[in-house]
Formats: sequence, structure tokens, C-alpha cells
Amino acid sequence: MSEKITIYDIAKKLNITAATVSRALNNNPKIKDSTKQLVLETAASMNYKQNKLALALKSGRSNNIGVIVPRIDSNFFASVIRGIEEELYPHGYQVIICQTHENPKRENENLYTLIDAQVDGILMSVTDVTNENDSAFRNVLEKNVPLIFFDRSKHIDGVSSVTINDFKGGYITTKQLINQGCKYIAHLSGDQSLEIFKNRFLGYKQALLDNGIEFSEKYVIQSKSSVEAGKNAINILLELETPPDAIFSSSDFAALGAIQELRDRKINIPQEFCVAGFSNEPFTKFMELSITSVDQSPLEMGRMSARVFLEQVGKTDTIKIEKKVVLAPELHIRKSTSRINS
Amino acid sequence: MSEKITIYDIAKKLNITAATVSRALNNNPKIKDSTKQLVLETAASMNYKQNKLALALKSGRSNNIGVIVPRIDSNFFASVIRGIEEELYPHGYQVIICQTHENPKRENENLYTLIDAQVDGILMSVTDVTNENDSAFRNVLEKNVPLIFFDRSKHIDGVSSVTINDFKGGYITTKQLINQGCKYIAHLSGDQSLEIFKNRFLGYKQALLDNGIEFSEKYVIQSKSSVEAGKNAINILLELETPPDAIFSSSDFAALGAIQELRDRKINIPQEFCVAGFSNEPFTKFMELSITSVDQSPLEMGRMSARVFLEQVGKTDTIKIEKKVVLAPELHIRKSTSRINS
DNA sequence: GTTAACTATGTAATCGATTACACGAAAGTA
DNA sequence: TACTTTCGTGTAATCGATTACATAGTTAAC
Repeated sequence: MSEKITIYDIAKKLNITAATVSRALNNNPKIKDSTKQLVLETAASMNYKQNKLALALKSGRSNNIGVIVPRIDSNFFASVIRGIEEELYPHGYQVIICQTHENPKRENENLYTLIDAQVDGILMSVTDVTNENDSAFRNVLEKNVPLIFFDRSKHIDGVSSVTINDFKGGYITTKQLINQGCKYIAHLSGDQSLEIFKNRFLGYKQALLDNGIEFSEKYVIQSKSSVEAGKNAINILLELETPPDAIFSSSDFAALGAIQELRDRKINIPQEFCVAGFSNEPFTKFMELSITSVDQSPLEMGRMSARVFLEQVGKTDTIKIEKKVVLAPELHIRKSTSRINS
Repeated sequence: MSEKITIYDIAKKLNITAATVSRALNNNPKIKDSTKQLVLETAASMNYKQNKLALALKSGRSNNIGVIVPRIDSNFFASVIRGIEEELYPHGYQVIICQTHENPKRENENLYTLIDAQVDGILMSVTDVTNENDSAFRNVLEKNVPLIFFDRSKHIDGVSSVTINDFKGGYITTKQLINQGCKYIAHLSGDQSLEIFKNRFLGYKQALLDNGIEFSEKYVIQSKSSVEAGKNAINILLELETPPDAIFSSSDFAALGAIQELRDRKINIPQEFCVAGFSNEPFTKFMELSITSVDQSPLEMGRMSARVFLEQVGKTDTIKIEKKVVLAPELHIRKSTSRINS
């Protein structure tokens, strides 16, 4: 049953005041060594545990940080969270997880809830980019709570971000397809109001231009990140007058769907059609027809986000620091785009 | 800059006391409607947000629950966490994530840290089963904090658990291999001091016995859950006088490693050798040679764990409720064990 | 018209820890 | 001896919200 032990209980037992106990536990130099010793021993024997809530209330710091992601059960986000947790654990921070399920309303709710819970910082990958909900972001900034975007970022003054160079990711992937001799390269994009998708698209476009390949709107399809969406995209693309001979997909899942559909249609990969994805989800490597994909170093992204947070926390008295960290994308070339070495 | 607004600020503005404000905000029936109205409006106009920390300190409830998993970046655990978060979100609970990395010391630390943080409950998958650290678990129970195990459970009085029927999972998988005509079935197990691995092993053994196949210790290998471990296991097994013609692996990753090694040795799957895994990780389905695996319904497991927590929270005055929920495993039969229909 | 009952609000304690300030005792200084 | 430091600890306010108890004002009851 063990009632909760407080510093008052220790004080009473030793016939001293709670103030002395508190100071002794905090190793305050003004306290006599013998007293400290006594308090420490008594605390241990009574199985005393500091109440972090009381401390949090007094200090205004909860030692919790909030992480908001679209969903946790994707390898990418789970890995980022892993990185964040690992980096923050030694500093005594706990990580609170929130999911938006790509729902802007949930994103807002999560932001408010985390602020209510007095988190010391918020690390997130944005779901929504409409300006409607900017109030939720402003609310965070007004409370002087460090806000850091990772992966899916958004331009807001005073907000740091950790992203990869998506433009480059799109560029090198497209370039690789071109190197394989592909002439008609399609692109599966996500919601273009999100910078990551826009930048990957722009990288794709630039690579085409730089290599003398004409860009065509018809080859660009906006879709969700799902296997189904990848299949649908193929169905649409193959109806075109000049069907493409390669796809650069912003999603590994859509890339997988594309491959499945192409196979059903007995189209040889990579000989007749190359497919490249994005995110380097584990399955892309494990498949027999392994999928070329761009690695976004999620673990490193998480760690870096946490480090940026640590730099900013507690420095709210000075002018807001705005830091933009951009990690390098790494293209993993695999069978789905390897005509030459396969 | 927006200083934090408290009920005292509202009180001062309206020339009433904080008590009245608090009551008005909580819709206390003793407060005049006109006063309530006024307080609510003022609170809104001043952008008042309740300080949950103060509330938590006063009430002794933090509205946080802790989740401890070996690691978050595996599809299984991420999915469980997703289920937990989804179930608890409507009830106003926040989820705090901790990882043990299979390190018993970290597990203990996490337990103590969560208790220090005054969480209202702990949901976890155990890493360690030695009795050394039982003190950490006892500490949780003594504080009357509901403790619920999911997947990897441990016998402790007063602790509920949500697991799948691992025995059955092992049994039906082995049975399926037998049905395919396999005669010498090996088993890759995990740390047998963990019940899940022990039970899967026992299910495997029973299936052999029930079908007149002799059990041999030589066919059982303890290994980690990794691709490498699966390769190593194959190397050992194929050295045996009578090498096996099938493997039931407690890990999808080890199953994958086994498949890769078998392929390198030009052994045909499933014709010459069948392989089945456990967990139904996404890649098992996506591979061209899809892997038979046991689904553990992680999402449902998470939701169920959360529900058990909700049932128990706040009922600490009565006798401890100990609930054991056992979900049914579901075997997904795929190409790696389908001799007949492939 | 006096008392009882009810309404709406104020007063002050509480949750558990920290900390500015106060103060008595011991030690040092002149 | 008288005066200043220093040391070690106590007193009480504080963080922000809740709530048992007290109380002033109003209405009802007989």
C-alpha cells in the first residue's frame, strides 16, 4: 500500500524542516555534511521518490517533450522517434507521442493538448499546411515553447527545422533513371502543398531539364502513400498515348503497388520499366526484386531534431534562434532500376 | 510574449476570487449562471489555458501513461503503440514512450522514471525475466499504479496481461509445415525465459508429437531476432547428419535470413525447404517469395491493453483485478510454405 | 417577526517541492 | 569585550488549481 513519501515525512522523522531535507537532497553546500548524510540515508530507507509533478509545477518545466507525427506505425516515423528518444533520454526528458492520422483538426488538438500539458518543447512533422490553423502554431510560439519541424516542414518565423534535401533526392533518383536509359519518366507525388513533395518534384523536373528530356504534366500524378495508389497510378499512366518507361515515386508503398501492377501486366522490371521509391522502408531491401529508394536517415533526423531542441530550450530570454538543418539524401540503387548490372 | 494566464488573473480582472473562477470553469451548480457566463467569456478573451501540472499535483493524476517496449522501430511494437494511443486519446491520456533496447537495466530505469513522473499506468512488453529486478515491478504495484503486460508477459500477482496464444501460434504453424509434407522441422526460438518463446516452442513440440514426428533437441536453435541470426542458424542446421527440410522461426527477420541463406545455397523454397516466421511483419507479405507468418494483431493488442488499463485505473481501493486477455493468433499462409498451391 | 433553509461567494488549506529571507549560534577580529 | 562573519537551519511564500468550511444575503416558513 505504501503511501507516498514526501520530504515532510522525512523531516518529521528527523525533527528538522522540509526545507532542510530539500536542500540536503539537492546537495546544497550550506547544509552540514552530517545532516546530508542523515537525510540521504533516511530518504533511502523510507524509499522516498521525488514528486516530479510538484517540481514541474514549481519550476515551470515538465521535462516532457511532445512529438507529433502523422502515424507511428511507419518505419520512417518510428525510426525518427527512436532517434529522438535516444538522444533525449540521457538528458532526462520523456517523449510524449501524438498521432494526427493526416487530420489537420487532430494536429491542432495535439498542439493545444501538448501546450496544456506544459511540455518543454514540441518536435513534429506537419500534416497540414493551410494557414487556417496557424493560430495553433502561434500559440506554441507565444508560450515560448521551442518548436522544431522534422521532415515535413513549414515556413514559420522562429521555427527550426531538420529535413533532408528533398530536391536533391528527387534529382539524383531521376538522374539514375535517366542513366539507365529511361526516356519517359513519370512521377508519383504527394500533396504538393507539403514542401517535401514539392521539392522532390522540382528535383525531378530539374533533372529532366538538365538532361534534355521534355517535362510533361501528364507524367505527374498526385497520390496517397499506399500500395493501392501505386496500382492506380500505373493504370492511368499506361493508358497514355506515350506510356512512361519509368516511375520515380515519392512513396515506397506506391512504388511497391506500381511494381505489383506492372508484374500483373507481365511487364519486365527493370528491363522494360524502372521503378524507384522514396524513404528506404525496410521491405524495399528485402524484396527479391529489391526497390531503389532514397534513404532519409530517419534515426539521424530524430537525433538532430532533439539536439536542436536541446540547444534552444531555456534560451527563450534571447532572440529566437531559427536553425535549418538539411541532411543529405542517400540513394540506394537496387534491382528495380538496375538494367546494367542486373 | 504572452505571460501565462491563471485563474488568479481572471479573478483579479473580475473582482472575484480564484475559487469562484475555478468553480465557474468547472460548471459547479452553485455558481450563478451570469457569473459563469462572465468567467467563461473573460477566460476565453484572455486566452486562458488550464495548467495541467497544477491539476495533476492536486489530484495526484497526471493523465499520462507510460509505455515501455524493447524498441519502437519494429512494425509490431509501433502498431501496438498506435493502438494504445488511439484508444486512450479520447479519454484524455497522453502516451509516454520508453525503449529498453533489450537491456534489463534500462527497463528498471524506465519503470522508476515513469513512477517518478507520476504516470497513471504502465503498459509494457517485458525485456527481462530474471527475478533480480522484481523490485522495480513491486515498486510500481506498491504505488497502486496499474501495470499491464502486452505480448511479452511475466507472472506477477496483480498484473494483467494481453497476449496472443503463442502455444497455438506455434502449433498451427508447425502443423501447416507438416501438412506440406515436411518431416524434419527445425525451430528457431528466442530467449526461452520469455514466455512467448517458450510457448511457441511448446506448441511446436506438441504439434510434432501429435503427428507422430520425433522431437529432437538438435533441431532447436536459440537465436536473436535478426537476419544474420537466421543465416547462422541455417549454416548450423545444414551441417547436421539429417538436415531439416523446414524451419518454423519465432522471428520474421530470422526467417528472412534463413531464406536468403538457403537461396545462396541454391536450395528451392518451398519445394525442398519450407520456412515460416512469426509476427507478420509487412515485408513478409511484400516479398516475391512471400513468407508464411503468424499475425499477432498488434493494433488490437494495443487497444485491448489500453481498455484493460481503463478498467483498472481509479479502482485501486478495491482488491486488485488481475485480467488475462489472450488473443487468437492468425496464420497467414504464403508462398514460403505452399508446396501444393504454389 | 423570528428562525430555518438556501444561494452565491469568500477564506484558507492542500498537493510536494523549492528558495528568498530571517535568525540564532559559533567563530573570527579588533 | 564588543562586533562582524560565517554557518546551519527555520519560516513562510510560491507554483496554479481544487475544495471543505465559513459567511453574507435572500427567500421561505410558521
